[in-house]
Amino acid sequence: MKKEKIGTKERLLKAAIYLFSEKGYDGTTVDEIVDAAKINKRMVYHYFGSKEAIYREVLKVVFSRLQRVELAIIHLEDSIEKALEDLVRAYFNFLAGNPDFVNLLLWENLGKGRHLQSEQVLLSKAPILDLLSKILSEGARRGLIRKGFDPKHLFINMIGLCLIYFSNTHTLSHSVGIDLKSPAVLNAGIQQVLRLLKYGILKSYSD
Amino acid sequence: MKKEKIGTKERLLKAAIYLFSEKGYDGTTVDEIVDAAKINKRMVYHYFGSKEAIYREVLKVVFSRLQRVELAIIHLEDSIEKALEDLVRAYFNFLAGNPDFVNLLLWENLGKGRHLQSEQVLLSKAPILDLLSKILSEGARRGLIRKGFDPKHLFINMIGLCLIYFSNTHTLSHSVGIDLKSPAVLNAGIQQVLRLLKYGILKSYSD
Amino acid sequence: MKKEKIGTKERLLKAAIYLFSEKGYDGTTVDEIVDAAKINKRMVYHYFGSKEAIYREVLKVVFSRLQRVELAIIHLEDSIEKALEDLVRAYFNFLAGNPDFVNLLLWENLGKGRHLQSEQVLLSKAPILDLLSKILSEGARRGLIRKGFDPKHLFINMIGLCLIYFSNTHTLSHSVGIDLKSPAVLNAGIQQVLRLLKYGILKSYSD
Amino acid sequence: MKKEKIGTKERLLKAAIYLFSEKGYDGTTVDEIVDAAKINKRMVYHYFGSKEAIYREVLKVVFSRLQRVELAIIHLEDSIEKALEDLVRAYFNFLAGNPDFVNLLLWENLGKGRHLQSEQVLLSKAPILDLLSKILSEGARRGLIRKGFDPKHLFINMIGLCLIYFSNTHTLSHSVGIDLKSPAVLNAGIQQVLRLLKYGILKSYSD
DNA sequence: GATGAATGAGAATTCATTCAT
DNA sequence: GATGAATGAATTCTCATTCAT
Repeated sequence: MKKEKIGTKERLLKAAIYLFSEKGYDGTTVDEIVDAAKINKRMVYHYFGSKEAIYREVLKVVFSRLQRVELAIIHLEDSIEKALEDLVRAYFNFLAGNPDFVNLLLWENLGKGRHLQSEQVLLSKAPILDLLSKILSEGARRGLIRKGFDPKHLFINMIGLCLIYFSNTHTLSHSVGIDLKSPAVLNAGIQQVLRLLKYGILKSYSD
Repeated sequence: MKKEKIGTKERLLKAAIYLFSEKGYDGTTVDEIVDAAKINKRMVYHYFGSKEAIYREVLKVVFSRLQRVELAIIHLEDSIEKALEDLVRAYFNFLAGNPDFVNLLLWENLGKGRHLQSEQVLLSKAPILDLLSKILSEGARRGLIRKGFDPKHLFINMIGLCLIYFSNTHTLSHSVGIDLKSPAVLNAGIQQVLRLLKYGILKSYSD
Repeated sequence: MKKEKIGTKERLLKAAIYLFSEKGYDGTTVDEIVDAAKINKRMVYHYFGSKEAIYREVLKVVFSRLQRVELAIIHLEDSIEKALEDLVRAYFNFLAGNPDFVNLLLWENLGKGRHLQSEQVLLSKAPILDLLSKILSEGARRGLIRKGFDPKHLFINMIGLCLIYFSNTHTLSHSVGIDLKSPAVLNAGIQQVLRLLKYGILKSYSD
Repeated sequence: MKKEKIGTKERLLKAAIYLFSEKGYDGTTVDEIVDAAKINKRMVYHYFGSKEAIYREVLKVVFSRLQRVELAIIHLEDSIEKALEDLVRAYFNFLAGNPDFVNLLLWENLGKGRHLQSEQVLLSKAPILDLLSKILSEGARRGLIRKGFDPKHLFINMIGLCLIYFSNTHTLSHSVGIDLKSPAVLNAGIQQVLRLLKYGILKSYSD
């Protein structure tokens, strides 16, 4: 009895996630959303209140996915090398599997986070940052890692190395002449990113 | 005498560059552009023909700036290390000095390059790619650089490492807790990116 | 209960019929239509989709009226003379009673039928043409009608003789000095057209 | 020296005649006219003062052509039959050779002659009307023509019979299935119109 | 005479939102 | 909960006309 009503809201949300991630907030109309969800327009206002509100809900849902991934990686207590590798692979996998996330992240950055609410700053206090700090200090202490690497910047470096494969796909594929979305290219990308990171920060590494 | 008339078109273009880069194509109205340029709306159509056309002109102008930078770097025949360093610094400088470019690049990628015309794919055939190829093969031949690094991916790696400091400023600043736009942070970023790259690909490097 | 909602679309259509027939497609604005129908402008797009679409609907509705008239005449199996007379009277009556039709027909001819859709070529395969063919061949066989009259041209002749009283009212009234719209003039017109046609094609006729 | 300047005005007028006759007053823009004439827009206002004024000039020029034709026919003092024949042929020829006239006449009738000025009512007092009056009264007196035909309506009948071949070309060609603009069809049309008229009003006629 | 730039009013169309049922 | 009709403000674009040179 309540099943269908739940379904209605979720159909709306699903359609909204897709459309907002593809076309952004300004580029998406409420009509497109309700058409895609095959639901009466009024329902958007019934369930969410406004276009802005459904968009914020979209952000909340999609951004929260990252947390789950980050939390999933954290419990690793393996070797530094393995930790780095798992982390990079986790990012690549997550980004490859969540194009919605990538796009919404970019839209939000371009929009200067106008729609992000404090509750949604799920990106803040990234747990990964702590992990990296530990890896770096521990590794340095044990003489495994070069000194002088800052965990915050390393965090940024890693995100940059991974995200670029998904964020600028269109122009980069053109520039470089290969399809950044193909699994083969992505795999090669992972390999090279890992080599770069390992050789870059690990004191004695050779593959 | 004719100065002011020339100015009209350019005032429009300047306003359009700013607004389109800040708010994107859908988020910018023709009225905002003409208001900013203090010019009659009709003139947009007189000079450019349509909102789409002035946007394409904006892309052409802004994207062509990159070319000038890339060409400026190319003539380096210094050591590999110096070349890498110059390259990274050039990217950081360019991106820091051209936020319009960064934003428009991101908007276009999100929009799947719908507005990019073939003539504007100035991003294609990036000259830097050739430079990197030479550096890698030459360096490998002389035993200075590790084997197995692919120039295309290295190109992508470098762009990822640099661009991330400017493309996701908003969310990353939040996550990491430092202002990615501050000169100090950018400088530290450059240093770390350089260390990562040098240790990562150069066989015997130590700073 | 639902009456008024149905009425909205029809009020729009009615206003559109009047205005388009009076001022043509280019001469009529959507604002005029909605003002006349006392309805929000958005509704034109809700119900019809575009100005062009409501215009096509207008053509469909108005042109379909002719069909009903033509079908109504067809079942005559009277004398040739009576048939001709009924036909001419039917045309005069229809044209006099449907100035919308006359005008829209003229607008469309001037516009080279740009807006007419194939489905709307209700004017095609005029059933009257068949009737005339039968009258002429039958009449010729029975020696009642002069030979050599072509049904297609006779169709055109009759339309010309009737339509002129309604299509060029303005300039002709001026030229001739009588009001072509007055019932008296129209009646005299019918009489003379009938005499012309009967004496013209019937072998032995005298009134 | 003055040659070119005259040429400028006339190029404008020529372009205006074509465009106004094809697309009507509302459907034609000043820009289209100056583009077609390859002349600066300002010149329309220099030479004519307004769009309305150049349109009135167009009407004056095109409508005056009819007068010349009508005057040319008038001096015939041949047989009634010959006079009728010449008249019909003259109309067909004129209409066939002056599509501008036909269209503008129709546009004006639809527009209720809003743009026609008294000076331009060249159509008034049609000289042909006098000719027909004479033919009818003279013919009736000499027992050659049936009584009861009104010259004003005969004038209208003749115009209707001729004009229909040019005024509703588009829809009629469709309905009847023949191209009303082809010379062969027009010739057959003339023949049948003549037979209809001659048999219709002449007491003893046989071809 | 001739030109290109400039303008304000108005055109069609779209949008997020609300009302009546 | 659900629906389709309704709305007013805004958006892109066009038009006839005028100004400065």
